[in-house]
Amino acid sequence: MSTVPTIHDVARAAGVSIKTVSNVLNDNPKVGPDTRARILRLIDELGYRPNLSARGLRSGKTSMIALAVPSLRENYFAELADSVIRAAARRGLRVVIEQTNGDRELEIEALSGGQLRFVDGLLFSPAQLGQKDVDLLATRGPVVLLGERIFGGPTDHVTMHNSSSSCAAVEHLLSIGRTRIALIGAPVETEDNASSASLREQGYLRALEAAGIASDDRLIVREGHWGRETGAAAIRSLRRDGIEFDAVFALNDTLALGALRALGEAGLRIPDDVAVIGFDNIDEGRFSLPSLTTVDPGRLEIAETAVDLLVERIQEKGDRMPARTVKAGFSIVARESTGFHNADDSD
Amino acid sequence: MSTVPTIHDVARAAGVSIKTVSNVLNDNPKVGPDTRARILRLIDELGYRPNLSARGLRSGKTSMIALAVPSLRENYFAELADSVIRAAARRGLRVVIEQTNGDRELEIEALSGGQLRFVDGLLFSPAQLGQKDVDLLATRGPVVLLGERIFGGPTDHVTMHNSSSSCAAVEHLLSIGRTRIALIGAPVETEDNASSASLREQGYLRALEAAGIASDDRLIVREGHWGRETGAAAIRSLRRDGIEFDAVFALNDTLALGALRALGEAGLRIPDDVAVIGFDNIDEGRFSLPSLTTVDPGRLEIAETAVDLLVERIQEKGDRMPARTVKAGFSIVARESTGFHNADDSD
DNA sequence: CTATCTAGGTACAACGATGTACCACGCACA
DNA sequence: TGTGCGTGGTACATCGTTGTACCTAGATAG
Repeated sequence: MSTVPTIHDVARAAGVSIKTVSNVLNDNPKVGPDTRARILRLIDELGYRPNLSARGLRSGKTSMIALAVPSLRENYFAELADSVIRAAARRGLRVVIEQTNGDRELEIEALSGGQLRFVDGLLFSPAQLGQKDVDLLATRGPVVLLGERIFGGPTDHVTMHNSSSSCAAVEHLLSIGRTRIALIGAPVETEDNASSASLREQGYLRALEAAGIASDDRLIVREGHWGRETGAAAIRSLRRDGIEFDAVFALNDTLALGALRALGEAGLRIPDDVAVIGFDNIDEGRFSLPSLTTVDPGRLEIAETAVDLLVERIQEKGDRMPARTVKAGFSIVARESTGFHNADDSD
Repeated sequence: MSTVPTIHDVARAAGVSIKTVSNVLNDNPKVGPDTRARILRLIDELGYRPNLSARGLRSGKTSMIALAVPSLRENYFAELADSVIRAAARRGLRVVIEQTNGDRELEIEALSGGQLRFVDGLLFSPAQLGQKDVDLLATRGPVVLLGERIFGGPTDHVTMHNSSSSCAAVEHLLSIGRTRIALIGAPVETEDNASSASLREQGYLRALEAAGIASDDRLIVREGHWGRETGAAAIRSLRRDGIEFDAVFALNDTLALGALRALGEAGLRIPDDVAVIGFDNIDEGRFSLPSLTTVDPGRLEIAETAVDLLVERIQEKGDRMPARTVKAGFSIVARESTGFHNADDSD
């Protein structure tokens, strides 16, 4: 349990100044090859590692970024966090996770609070803040916004093709002959019309219209929380009301999995009686019974892009380039819940 | 985008020395009430926040801990991370997540590498390191070990009642009249006999023995990876070999969910034909079809305890107390897969 | 009236790294 | 032989805090 070696210890051992050691650490060319080799060897022998607090203090950079998401218990966010951590690790960054728990105050705190004081940047995925809170994004540090709740803000923004991928999802159902397509998880009246829910609903309506099918409000179940319970409840409510349907488009996979459960309980066969498609492509859908057809919104690409944009902002000198918006590519992953089997499902 | 205020700015505005401001920040009593109030007001007005790098450099503490787990894509670890982040937040700590991806080198790196240089402590849940790597735990910084792969190490250790809770799981199956109980996810021959898998198998065997039922090796499926695929494959293999069974004890929930899927595919009714119990109590099991009976190993308690122990170690002065081991309490959560309904399932 | 104490401060060093400025040396060249 | 320049370094200030030591004015005690 001896004391931790500092750059001074290395310098003393090597008989050079601390600055020379620092130059070695930072690949500064002003060091002769033999001096460099000797110092590297000593660093290794002594087990020296630079103190990141000191480095952070001096350089103003901590090599850490924060990721603020509602909760890791939501699979989508756990998987997003996984992707972000990997993407960050490849760039030498570590990730602090901040859970906002769907709490507006915590989201505001994540933006304005301590976080940005000790990380180099923030990836922020709001669940409560909406379009009218756009000004809160004008923070002191670099922020990249994720998701669909706020558009046109002052920060870079990585989002997905909510509307067109939803349209494609519905087209997928139409292509297998379904016409009475229930929509579950649709936005409630009060919601922003640029929310994920609204955009996805617009895609749904567009696909129906393009196919010449009149939309039926009774098929649209509007509910707030995108959880499994909601998905199950939506199916039960449709059946209780005697609404006929031969397919379900759930606005996320968790809803879809809840729907699968309720459909199964009701003795309906999937996809024979009801086909189901979800949205997000979470791992769980690969192994549900039946496996879940879904929209892959490009989570990997979202994570990579978001970290890239953030890194650019962190490195940015004086002249700020304008805010950018990137939409990840999407695809439909066809599985059993719409009658497909053994889709090649490598990640 | 003006420059970030420092303690000097606050001091200047208040007409006091920086130390006085520092004293206010640290609740040092040597400040008069009116001076304190004035400084607090100015801190608020200027939007001053202490620079954590500087504080970390000076105090040697960063108020951050690391959590090293295999992957957030495994639900158990995502939920554990959620609990740890909450527990840490309550104690004013932030959590950096390190994914080791089941990679031995990354696990070693997490222990010996940079992490412990810039966090105050590490919660470490190994998936590759085993009993013979116990010496690697003797790191420079505070570490709390999670899980069952290593015992008797130099660090505090939070674990679960693997063996007795498994025994209870099997007793649960026995209590509903099952006697041909398949065990899936059992350890392979080469494994440590203190791994989770081995301990849980021991519980299984003990319960059978206590009930006077001879164990049958053919009912024990030994497989390495605890994934859904493995669970499904185990069921298929049992059926292919014509082994009769009326219950399944899966050594984790993910295996159990895979098993549910394969049982469903095979047209077997759950729990009528086969009852299933898992282990971990992940969220997903509440909403599977049927919902999954499982062992709750006390994840919340594990997270709270682990953070508590770590905090104690971080605060510890010279005299180190000996390593402690804490086992969390467990319970059986009975759900549909063993014939129970609507268990009270609040978290 | 002087000595002592306490509350409420102040000044300065230190934490461990990096940036700036500068220096010594050897070599090439006019 | 003096000048210029590149190479490989050094010394010192600095980042924003907190700890240590010290100071001062007023109250209190003798």
